[in-house]
Amino acid sequence: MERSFRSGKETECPQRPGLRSRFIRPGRLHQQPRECARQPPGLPGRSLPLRAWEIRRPDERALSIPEKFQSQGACGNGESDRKYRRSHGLSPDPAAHRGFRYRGGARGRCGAQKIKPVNRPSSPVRVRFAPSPTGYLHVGGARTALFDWLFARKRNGTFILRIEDTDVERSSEDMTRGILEAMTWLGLHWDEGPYYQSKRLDFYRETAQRLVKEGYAYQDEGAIRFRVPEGKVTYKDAVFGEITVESDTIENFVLLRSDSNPTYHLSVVVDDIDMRISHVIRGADHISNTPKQILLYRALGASLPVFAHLPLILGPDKTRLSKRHGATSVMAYQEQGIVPEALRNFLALLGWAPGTDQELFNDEELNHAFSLQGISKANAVFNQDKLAWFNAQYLSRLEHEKLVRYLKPEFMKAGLWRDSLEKEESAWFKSLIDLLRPRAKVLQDFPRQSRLFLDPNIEYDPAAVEKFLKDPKIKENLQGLASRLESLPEFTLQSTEAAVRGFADELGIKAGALINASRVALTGQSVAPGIFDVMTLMGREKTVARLRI
RNA sequence: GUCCCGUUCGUCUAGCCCGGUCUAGGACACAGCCCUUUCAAGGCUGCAGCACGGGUUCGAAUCCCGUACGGGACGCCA
Repeated sequence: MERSFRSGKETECPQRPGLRSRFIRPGRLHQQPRECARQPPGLPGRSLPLRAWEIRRPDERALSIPEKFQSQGACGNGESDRKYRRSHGLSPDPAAHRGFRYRGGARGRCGAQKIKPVNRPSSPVRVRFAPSPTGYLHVGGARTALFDWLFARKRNGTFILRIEDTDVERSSEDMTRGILEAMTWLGLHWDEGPYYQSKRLDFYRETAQRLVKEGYAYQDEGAIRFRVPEGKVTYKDAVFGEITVESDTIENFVLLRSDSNPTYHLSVVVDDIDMRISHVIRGADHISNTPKQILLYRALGASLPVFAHLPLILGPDKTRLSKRHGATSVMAYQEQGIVPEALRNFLALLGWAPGTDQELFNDEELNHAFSLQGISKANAVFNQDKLAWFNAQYLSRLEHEKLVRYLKPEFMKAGLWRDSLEKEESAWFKSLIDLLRPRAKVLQDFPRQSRLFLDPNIEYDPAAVEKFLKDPKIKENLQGLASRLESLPEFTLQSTEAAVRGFADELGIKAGALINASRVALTGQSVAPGIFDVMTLMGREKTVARLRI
């Protein structure tokens, strides 16, 4: 096919008999019957089982995980997600059920015409995030988890969390806890799991033995290796298009270590089959692992899931994001005062774009806009500045109740919290927060800038005092202003402004001079929110007192 | 080294599959202006990019080939 194109010979389109043209390129042949391009290779029956073998034990029902393999804690909260969907009236995306659509393949080449249209309802969407608890959840992992989660939501599927802790040496429970905590903080709720591979060890061992018995693997000094067959492995990545690897570049890899623990390749494939994973969405660092795993799927007689690899997140120096680049842990961002909504929005746009100019997405909008087609192939650099911008955007538009929930611990840390702030003083507190919103970059900015309202003592910035309060005459004027404000019938934004401007007029000085001096007297700083906002929020009594310094 | 993949403003990206509508659009950052009592926020304007070389074509950011550069994988890590 490709040959004939290159040589410019006439070709007949197999999909449209009679249509002959040298301009038909392989990639275009299947254009008309769209279904064939959308048909994933992984549907039941599409694979080439070398030997049929059900991995499941006879007494197990589909999808069920033996109780002893399940986690103790009831960490999954599928119920809340179901509720979420119901309450948001989310119906299955109509497109979701027409089957999966591939992006254009590797330039000009496309093997999809070999796939015949199959009229079969698509299998349920089940995706998993499978971190290894050898470290905290970093932003790269979080982005992967987010895309998995988004895809599951979008297609009304199930999001599964699986802990890949087969490396006993390097895995730790603390790390697992940290990962769960980070995902919860980010709002990435899983419907199933967490499943622990360390509790399914026998399962993998059994499978490895099976493969040996059937000739797909062999013993090698206590370990079990997979026997890589000759030929080549080709698969269609939902993001990268067709990827082909010659088998002789793949060595006979280990399935079971000599300590009888499974390696990643074995456990991941066994579990993905067992858990009926329909779409494997993971980092692009797994692209070269995929052919090995496909070989395993074949040996186990299982059909393939759709593979979708995500471009990597790089540091500013364009190398893979690591500790060298500073904060990479999700929880480090929480500590920095980043709200989860902002991180999520930012992460969603790293390696994915909606195709429109929209940048700010609420949950529902993101859900609606997300699709595998918008994922780019090129690695992305993590841009702190843009994250900061997203955070500022969210700080200025988050619902008040939610913001207060994030803020309370910060006010406590700063020693500025008092319960009346969410009781008697709640209305006042809300105006304070609203005043600070457009100025806040991180959560900590709120207590920081609230101090002058909440703490009876204020600190004066010497430079500001020097600049605006040095003149004895200005102090005198502030005294006069204090008396003026004291006798105001009401103390509002309008009345204070009128009083200040009127007084400045009478004194024959610029209002600005009076305002600048007042700012320092009231706040101790030369930088603060609008002075009339400050006065009204501070209240008449305190304002008058501070003006009479 | 071998294999796989990628390459549009400094950064995130739209456009690429289906070549003309692209004097390449948006956002962050940066600069200037406006608003203004300071600082923000907001509004407006500006700066800046199709890696390179061939080819195909009347026409290429878009299709093809090559080069360079970058990334990933080559573990009894995941």
